[in-house]
Amino acid sequence: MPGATTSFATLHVEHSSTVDRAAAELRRAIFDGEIESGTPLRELALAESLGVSRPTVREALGMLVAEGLATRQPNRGVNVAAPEASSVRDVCRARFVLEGAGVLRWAEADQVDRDHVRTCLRDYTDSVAAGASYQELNQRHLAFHVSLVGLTQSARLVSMAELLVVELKLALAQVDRLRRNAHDQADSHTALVTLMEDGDLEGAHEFLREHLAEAADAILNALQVS
Amino acid sequence: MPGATTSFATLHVEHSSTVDRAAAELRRAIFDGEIESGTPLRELALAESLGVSRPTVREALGMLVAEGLATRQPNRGVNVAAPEASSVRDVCRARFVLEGAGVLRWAEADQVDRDHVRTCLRDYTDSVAAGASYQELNQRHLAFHVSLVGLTQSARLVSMAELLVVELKLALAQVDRLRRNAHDQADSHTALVTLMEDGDLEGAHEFLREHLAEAADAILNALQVS
DNA sequence: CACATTGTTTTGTCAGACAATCTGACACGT
DNA sequence: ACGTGTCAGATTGTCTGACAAAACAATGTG
Repeated sequence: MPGATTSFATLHVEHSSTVDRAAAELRRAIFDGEIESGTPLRELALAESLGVSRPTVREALGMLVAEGLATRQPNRGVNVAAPEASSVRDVCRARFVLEGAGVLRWAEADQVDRDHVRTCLRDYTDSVAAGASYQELNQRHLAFHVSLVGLTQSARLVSMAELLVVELKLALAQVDRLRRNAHDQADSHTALVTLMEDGDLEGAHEFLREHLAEAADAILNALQVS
Repeated sequence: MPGATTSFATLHVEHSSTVDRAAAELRRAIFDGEIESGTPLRELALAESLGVSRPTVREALGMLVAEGLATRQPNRGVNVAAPEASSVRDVCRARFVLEGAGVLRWAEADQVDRDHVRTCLRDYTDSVAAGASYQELNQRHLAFHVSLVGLTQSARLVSMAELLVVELKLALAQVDRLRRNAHDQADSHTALVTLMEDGDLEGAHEFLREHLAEAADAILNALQVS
């Protein structure tokens, strides 16, 4: 019922606490490469830099650790997580399970979720065509992959996929030379969706397996070089 | 090289901080039903009861929220999470994806992981036969399901499965009348492993789907009654 | 009865302090 | 030379106390 004064479901303000903003600032600095992986995050130093108190920094660091962006060693402090080869492989294996489950459920999925996949693909290819920034390309690229998980219609699987993607973004922040692969991947993604649209879900599933394996290898190679 | 003085890889002491102990105590109280779901967890009251300071309680509450055992509303505090019908269904859908992926990979899985599944099954059936306590049965039952995810050889998928299981334990803590189903489920689990041992992975996969659907329905019915 | 105002409770954040622990360097005894 | 004990410095873990901001309950006023 448009025009009714009762439903403002689309409106909401960000209830940003100081902790949230501090955590967001740290995330940004990490993804933008301002902080190298492995550097220690001292509470006192961060409190001074961010202009907040130490407990606030502490809580923000706890959030980063929970997200896997940093690691905490008891009594030794928090360091920016260093992407290892084993964890990259593990993330890609996990992604294949989650995204693969979505691909296989394409037919039974909700119309809204299928449309979301198409929208994400279009956003991504548009960004590629427009020659968008490195960050925006990564953002859209990974958003597409998460939208595949949305086909399972399980909110928890989607949030798990987002956690995995955060870890990947950390690894990608180290190897921005991967940007050149962006266009190839756009074609690859389009092919994946085409397979699903044609009803060849098994084929799409296998295609996804190879796509993720290639992505993992590309990241690993780039990591080794650096 | 046994006897060598260089490798003590198997040894390590628990590094328990006050926050961890406080969080563990809260978890125990929730799972034991000492705190009903929905009750508010006031920081000051908990600090007095636990004999620790408010920041410590605050951090412990943050951990519970991150695990999904409690929910935080900004400026309104933390409440013990209330299991809803939709989240139970969502958890079971997600579990099917994770555990199903493990089942389908039975053949390619590591020998160690397959043995772990067998061990967990035996532990569970033994506990059932011994008429163990309600808590222990739940523990072993869910440990078996997590061991299925271990077949994927992805540490991240396993920790995700453990997160899901925590949520289920919360729901089960509300409906201990489900205990009567324990024995049926022991048979059912044995049948599942037998299917996998015989190489009928597709059959095991389908069997798991029905098993999880039944479990979800059982929990939902019990929740509705209470 | 609708509405604005006030008071109370609880959280969010801060400041300062102390104990426990890790790190690294140095002296000591064998 | 090797291992061990000890110490200072740095950093985290935890506590105490306090205040501002927000939400809730109750009150007063038209």
